[in-house]
Amino acid sequence: MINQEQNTKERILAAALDKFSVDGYWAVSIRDIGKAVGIKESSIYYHFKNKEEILQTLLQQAEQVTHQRKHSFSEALSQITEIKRELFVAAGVAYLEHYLLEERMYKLILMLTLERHRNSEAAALYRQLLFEAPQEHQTRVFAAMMERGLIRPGDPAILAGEYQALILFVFQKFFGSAGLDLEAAKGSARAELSALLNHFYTNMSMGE
Amino acid sequence: MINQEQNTKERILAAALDKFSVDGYWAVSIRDIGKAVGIKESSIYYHFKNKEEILQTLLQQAEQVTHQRKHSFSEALSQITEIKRELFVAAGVAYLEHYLLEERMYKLILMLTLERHRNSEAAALYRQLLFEAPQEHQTRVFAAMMERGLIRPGDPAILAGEYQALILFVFQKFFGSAGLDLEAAKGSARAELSALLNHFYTNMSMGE
DNA sequence: GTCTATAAATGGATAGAC
DNA sequence: GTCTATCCATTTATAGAC
Repeated sequence: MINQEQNTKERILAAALDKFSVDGYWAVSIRDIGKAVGIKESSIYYHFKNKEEILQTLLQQAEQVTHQRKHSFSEALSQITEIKRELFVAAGVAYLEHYLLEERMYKLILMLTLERHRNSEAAALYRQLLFEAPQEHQTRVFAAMMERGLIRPGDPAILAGEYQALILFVFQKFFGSAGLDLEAAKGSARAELSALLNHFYTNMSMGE
Repeated sequence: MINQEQNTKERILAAALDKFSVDGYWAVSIRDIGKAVGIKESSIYYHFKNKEEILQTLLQQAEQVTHQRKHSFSEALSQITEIKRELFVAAGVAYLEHYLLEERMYKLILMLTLERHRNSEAAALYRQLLFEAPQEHQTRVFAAMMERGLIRPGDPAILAGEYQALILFVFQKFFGSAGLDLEAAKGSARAELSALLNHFYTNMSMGE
């Protein structure tokens, strides 16, 4: 309870993200956010200049997350010397479950999806997070694998696009619409993504 | 000008779809819609009971569109006797350009994307339109192609998922976020989808 | 830092004239 | 069918007490 006053700001942001990611910015009132936090709406104006500033803060945080993830990515798969079917499939499923479906990232993606047409900053983040950054990263990974003769030669960018397409497909299919039991959806998503990645692996592997 | 009074209702629906698909239901006021149509907001209440009824009508129309497309699909590709790379790629690009990007369908998809978390009817339509119906149709197509020995044997459902994943990927990548020149995006989308479908075709074909 | 009270604007919706 | 006028609820935001 000691620093609960200081992190009220963070609790406001968390509640706002919860609401914005489901209902969208315009459908959420300051009162709604205050109610979720447990304070009156006027108190929110002590922490934020206005409603727009809450959204802007969330977008800035999202941008920081994007940069952080970039670094953790670049190191992970740079020293691949072998590739096994089970590991390849597991890596893709982990990317879905522990990156895209990590609670904060998941809510961010939902919010960006809702705000991208009204807000150019949200649009840029959306593209960066779901398309450009993964494409760049995966292209490098597949290129490295080709150089070392681990997979069939070809255009690594196309392979990267296909890979990202499969993961986003499963993401959107099972988590894009509401009313679903999230844990049950995770099971279905895991099964479907595994099947797709297995097929993908068969096509790209050297055919042992 | 004769029946312009009668189709005011349709003009209201068109304006509402325009607005809802970009800003979302809650961000659009009856006044906004009236302004777009060129009438006062009170006149809208002559045609619709309330704002919610406008959305409901749009959702019902979307449901009808879904059913119509289903029929046009089932006949088209049932009598395949041969499959050529160029035609296969062109068919996928056409699906993107003349179905998903057909003006009304495009706006419907955007609107459903924004409303699916608040509205279970929108959620069901979204799944049906982008995932279930195409999956079912494409599975039948690939199964027929396998039976006739036109492509490699395998699980047609996985192939259908992969196929739909590629098309939705390009759709989302180039048209999911705003601020883009739609015609320029069409060019990029066509190029990227062609490359992806070419690769897909190479993997699935008998390897002549 | 949070509260009450309130101002000012906006939005959904209705009544009734034309 | 569309208009003006209006009502009422909700919302953003501020002022000032505690």
